[in-house]
Amino acid sequence: MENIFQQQLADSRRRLIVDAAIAVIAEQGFQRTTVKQIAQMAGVADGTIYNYFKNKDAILLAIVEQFTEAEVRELDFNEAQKVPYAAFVQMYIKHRMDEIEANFAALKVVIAETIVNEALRTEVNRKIYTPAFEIAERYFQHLIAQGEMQPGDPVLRARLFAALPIGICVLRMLGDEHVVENWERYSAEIAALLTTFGATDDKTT
Amino acid sequence: MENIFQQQLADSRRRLIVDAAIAVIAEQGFQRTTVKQIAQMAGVADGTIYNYFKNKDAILLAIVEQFTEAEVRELDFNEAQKVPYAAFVQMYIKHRMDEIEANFAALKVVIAETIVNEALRTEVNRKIYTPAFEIAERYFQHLIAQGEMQPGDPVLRARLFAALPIGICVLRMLGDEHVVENWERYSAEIAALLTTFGATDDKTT
Amino acid sequence: MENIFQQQLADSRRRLIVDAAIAVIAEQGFQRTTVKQIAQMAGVADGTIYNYFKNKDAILLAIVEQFTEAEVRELDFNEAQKVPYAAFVQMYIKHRMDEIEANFAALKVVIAETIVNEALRTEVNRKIYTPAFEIAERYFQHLIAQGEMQPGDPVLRARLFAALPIGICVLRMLGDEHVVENWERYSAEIAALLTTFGATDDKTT
Amino acid sequence: MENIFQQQLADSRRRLIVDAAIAVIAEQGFQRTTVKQIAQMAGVADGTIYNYFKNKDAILLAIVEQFTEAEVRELDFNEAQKVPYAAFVQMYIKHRMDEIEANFAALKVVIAETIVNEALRTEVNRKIYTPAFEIAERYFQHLIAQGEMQPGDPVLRARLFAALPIGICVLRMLGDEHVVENWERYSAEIAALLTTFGATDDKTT
DNA sequence: TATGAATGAGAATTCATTCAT
DNA sequence: AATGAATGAATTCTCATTCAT
Repeated sequence: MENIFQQQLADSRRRLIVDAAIAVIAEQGFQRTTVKQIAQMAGVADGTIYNYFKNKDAILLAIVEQFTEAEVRELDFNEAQKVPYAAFVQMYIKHRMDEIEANFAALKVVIAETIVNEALRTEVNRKIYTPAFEIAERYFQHLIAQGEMQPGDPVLRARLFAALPIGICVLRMLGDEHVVENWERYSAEIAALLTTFGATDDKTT
Repeated sequence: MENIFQQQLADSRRRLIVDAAIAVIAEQGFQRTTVKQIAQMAGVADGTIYNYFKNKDAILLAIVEQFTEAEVRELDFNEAQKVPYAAFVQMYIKHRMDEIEANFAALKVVIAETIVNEALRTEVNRKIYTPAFEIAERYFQHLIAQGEMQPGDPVLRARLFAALPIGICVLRMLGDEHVVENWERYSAEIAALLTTFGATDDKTT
Repeated sequence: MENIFQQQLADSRRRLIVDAAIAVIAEQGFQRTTVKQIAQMAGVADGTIYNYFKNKDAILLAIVEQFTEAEVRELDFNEAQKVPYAAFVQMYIKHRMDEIEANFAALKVVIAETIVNEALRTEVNRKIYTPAFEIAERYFQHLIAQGEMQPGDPVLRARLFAALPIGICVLRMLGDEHVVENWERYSAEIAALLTTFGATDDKTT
Repeated sequence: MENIFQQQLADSRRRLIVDAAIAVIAEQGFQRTTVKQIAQMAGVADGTIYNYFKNKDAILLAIVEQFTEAEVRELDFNEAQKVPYAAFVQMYIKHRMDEIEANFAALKVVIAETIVNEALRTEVNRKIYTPAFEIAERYFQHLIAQGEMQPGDPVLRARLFAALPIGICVLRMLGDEHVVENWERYSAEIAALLTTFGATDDKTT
């Protein structure tokens, strides 16, 4: 009984530290952030961090982990196959852009670090990147087979599809004020563009 | 006479260090890279670095500076106004994607650091980002006025236009092998997509 | 309760480091002394120094600070006004010379550095030098008004008064063995000289 | 013939560097002063310094050397024995205070460094300090023998005699504005005080 | 478990000195 | 002889990690 309670307490404490870490690291990057800063933001002592994480790198991995869970929860292209392409894209993009906004700090941390951290890149590729694209590729293959999408390389198309929201995301990370202030509009425009993207022009008929 | 020679020597040495820095930093990020590593890669002593740069941060600024020059050289939308939209986009994207590939390491450094370095972000925004988008916005405005592009917000459209190549770039930075291995195809696909992007359907008529 | 204990521990540790610093710096000067040397003398690790002082300069300031406290404790010319001039000078000089001997290393550090360190000079002037002389000037003024001292500029006289013990001090700092070995005698001689210094010759009456 | 000319050129260059060094070092101390700063002040290249001095320490020694020459030139107590004590002291102190003012920067350098530099202290003691005091002691002994000075330890008396001008000097080095601005008055007061100092009261007779 | 002082390895930077020109 | 770029040893300072309380 007490074990469970203790476990929950520990989990919430761990979560507290990870969230604090995301907040600080998003501002200044992982390397520039000290364990002391994370501890202060989390309201615990420096040493306490090490009761929950083996070392500083483990915090970064935990951020990715936490991010991955949220990410994976979203990846339900199976559901997609029951809905028409256009409708699904609309819904999906809206959903993802909302998610991105909600977890923007974490995404910032993950992207910035993944670019320059070989070990993390491997990890992220294995856990998020590759599986996500595999699902997308299969979905596009399905669409092409169904004649809902023009013939073409689904691998390449999945990347081009992802590139647009990712690009806008990065512009936001780079500090583009127009993107920050008009996130909803960008979300809608991206959805619109990706709806027509590769779609067969059955609509005109 | 000798002064000029000396100046050239110093310039080339400086360039040597910056290029060495780009190579190392692209691999592991700015903070993780030590001045010693840069010096070794450049084949000079640690102290020599400080004959050319005030401190480590100044090396990062020099990388941005060098990158900016290449960048700005490319931004000639004035030329563009003499050519039809489709042709210009084809040509321009091809050119830019080639440039990106050629300076990929530098771009990696600049993007990764800009995301997490407030000071650098301000610098990059002032020197590259804002001017580049202003030119693009004016060009799109011109296109819309000419009826070559569908009416719409040129500010937003410029960002969406840029997002696609940036997104592909970032996918490459994240280690996507398909993007790495098929850069040419992506370049072509992006050009094709952006050609239709926002274009008025005069062609059908 | 524990806080107080911790505070005392921290204070004594800080004091330990300052005393170690005085010992080493008095031997070789501030600039020539490395933080590593101070740490070794204090029996702590290099990094520990920085838990108590922001940087190396802060150690120097702390030395001055500690010295100032001792200094200021001594400056009680108010007491003086109740005692005849001769008696007070005798007592005061004796006292000061003892103090100087006890804190000779610290005095050495403060004087040597103050001469060549503009920032420290300002600090020392503000905290020790000016207030000390103001008190002395007022005391001399009082003596002159009382007819216990010959008329004259109290500002100038205060400096001449101070110059003698300071001069002997400096001779000792310069390594004069006779001064080192006969400190007590010098103390007595100075007291004798300063007793007659400026005194009205009421004694002959 | 040419050798002599070259020698003179070299000497004047050397002198130039020493004077430049005095100027910079007096401001910030020996350790804080870089060879580059001295070179700049002297208007020569860094490397040139090493054509005239073995290393940085040699510059300090040269400063002391140059100072010693001036010092020794002044020390002619032999002359003194022909003049009455009072007249000699008047003249001598006036002369020395003028000299001190003229070479104040050099004196500052020598004193500040001698306090904290063991090696230099030995050197200065051997070359300036000890010989100077020996002469003074002998002179005082002579005065006592002649009945011009009260009986007493000439060694101790020589130090007390020197302490007053040295003390005022140090006050000036510590930044005392009153001493700086009233140097002449201090010079006169010191002369007056030292005239009576230890003098036998034959005058009253 | 939580704490935070202590640690010391490692990083940035300085600068006396050398040496090719 | 003069120059000043190159060097790398030495120094200051930071910070991840440990551990006694």
